[in-house]
Amino acid sequence: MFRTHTCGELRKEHAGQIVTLCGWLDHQRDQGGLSFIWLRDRYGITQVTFSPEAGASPEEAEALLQKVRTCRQEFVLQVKGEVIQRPEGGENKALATGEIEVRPLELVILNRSDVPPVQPSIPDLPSEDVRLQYRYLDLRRPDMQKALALRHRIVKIMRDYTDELGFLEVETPMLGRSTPEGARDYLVPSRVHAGKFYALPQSPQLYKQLLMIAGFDRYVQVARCFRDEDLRADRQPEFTQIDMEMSFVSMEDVMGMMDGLIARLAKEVLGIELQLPLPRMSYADAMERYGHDAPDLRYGMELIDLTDIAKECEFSVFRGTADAGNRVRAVVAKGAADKYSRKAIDELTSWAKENFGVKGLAFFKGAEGTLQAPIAKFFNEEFIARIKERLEMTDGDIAFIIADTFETSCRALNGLRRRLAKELELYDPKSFSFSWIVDFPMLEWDAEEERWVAVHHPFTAPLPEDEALLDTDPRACRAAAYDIVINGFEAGGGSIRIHDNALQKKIFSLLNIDDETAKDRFGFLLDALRFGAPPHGGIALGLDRLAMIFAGLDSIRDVIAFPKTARAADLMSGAPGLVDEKQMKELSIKVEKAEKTQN
RNA sequence: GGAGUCGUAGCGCAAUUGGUUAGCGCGUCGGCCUGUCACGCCGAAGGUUGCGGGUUCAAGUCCCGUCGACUUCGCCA
Repeated sequence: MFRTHTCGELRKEHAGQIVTLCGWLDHQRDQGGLSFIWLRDRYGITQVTFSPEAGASPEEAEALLQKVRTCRQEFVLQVKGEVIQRPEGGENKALATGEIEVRPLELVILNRSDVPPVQPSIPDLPSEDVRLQYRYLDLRRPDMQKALALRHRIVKIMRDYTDELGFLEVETPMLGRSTPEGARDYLVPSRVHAGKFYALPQSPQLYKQLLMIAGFDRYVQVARCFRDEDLRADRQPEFTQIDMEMSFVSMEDVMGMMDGLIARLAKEVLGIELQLPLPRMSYADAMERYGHDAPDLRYGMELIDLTDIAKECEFSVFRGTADAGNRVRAVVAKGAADKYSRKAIDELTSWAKENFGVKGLAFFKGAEGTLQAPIAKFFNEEFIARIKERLEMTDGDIAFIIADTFETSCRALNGLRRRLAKELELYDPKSFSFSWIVDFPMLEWDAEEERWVAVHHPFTAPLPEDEALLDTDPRACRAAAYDIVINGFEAGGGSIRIHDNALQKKIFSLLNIDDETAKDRFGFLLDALRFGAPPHGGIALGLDRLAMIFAGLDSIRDVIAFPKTARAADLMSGAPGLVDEKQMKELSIKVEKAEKTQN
């Protein structure tokens, strides 16, 4: 037997027992006549004390001491010894096992280690690329072990919950067919079919609908998904969704099921009791009040519309914007006027210009009972008073105003709102806010391609009461779709699907996907819809994002064991890599131009 | 595709406006230490400042290119 206990479980009740522990040497504190080591595994740390009392005799004690002195950081050790209570005053409260230590009888060096490039025993974080290059060492850090354990718990709770509700876990293929709607696909060349490609799934969307048609009624999968788009702190090229689909359900049923899961996760992982049902907000409201379809509701600072006032005022920038049918809106930071010097505002302005493409950033500071700003001279007293009242400003407040198209002002004000809230610490970073966003538009006009595109995906059903609008005013038609938003992140989303063949064809035609293309790409779905498709709908939760948010981390990489860089590379394995000429030949593939690489 | 920040010893960082031999902490190696808690003390080794070019009497520092990491806009049905 390699071990009797883990390095995290011994307490003073174990005193007197002979135990065997295995783990990594975290670090050693050599005192000369005695030496302490910390033995670490994923359960914790236990101190082993090499003193003249160790072993069965003074000679053995000396031999053990000499041996442990040859050990270095990250050696893999096996220690057999007696659990003893630490001497009075020698406890370490920071350690769960801090009341005891182990007096060794035997020490086995199970394996040696080179000097590690990063030290798991040091809390200072190595740089991102070093962490990724030596990921197995980075993963030894307790923080990473905690994060992956938390991720496991989320999945476990989800599996228990869905199992209780009668869901079946079904696996769907990784090798599928490319469906160019949406994100770019990762492609896999076929050897047997020269010149043809599989695509890795962006989501199991079509398969789960087919499972409903097949009668499986309630499906769940921990599904790996792939999207070949540029990455962010909360986006990886491969990521995991908790993917679900249900038959004979309305929106309410799906959202209610998910409410229950979220509540259980919040309770068991975060220790938070949630009020159900979770609050809901319409997409239109979210855009109007927060400028974003996944607003962070941990703080207020809602957007305030000034367009009607702008229309009447003499300031040409505001007035011109309003007259052109665009919007003048503001965010107000209460009591923050003195935190934004002229220089800070200039910096904020160029940041907004660079990031969101706004032409400018206007501001007012509340002072001496009025509003002060370089642009104040363009407004008479009456307008200043009206603006001040609308913005509910008092002395010491500062308002930032964006005059632009609705879309641009949404982007910029959302960005501004998030940045200000963070800078001004308007919320507790350990707090959580959960909400649903509903009533999404079904379609949006893609000006570049001059066609309608699905906001969600082309299999999303319209709200029943809006279906007629597809013929008269497609823009106004709302979808039976819903997103779950946590702390300003879209943590998941879903919809009721179209189960009627004729309606599905109609949507394809609205999306300017002709019969032939539809048949070629989605023919199997259209076929299946002719054979008794039940009403159905579902949802997918982004597991990585959920774990990141619950763990209070800023990057999705910190909850993924082996993540990729922003350029979708694996610094540890070197993926993606070149392949043999022979492999390429078998696949009938020729490369025109390969990327130059440093190594 | 665009923008920004960064790249200095194994790791984390410093180096004034361009100016002597590029420093500090951790780690490593050697020595000392019987109750440490990321122990402490003494000593030593360790650098082509990511790579290439340019400006200059002089470049870690300025300029151009390039590679890489991060953040972000576009993109992500």
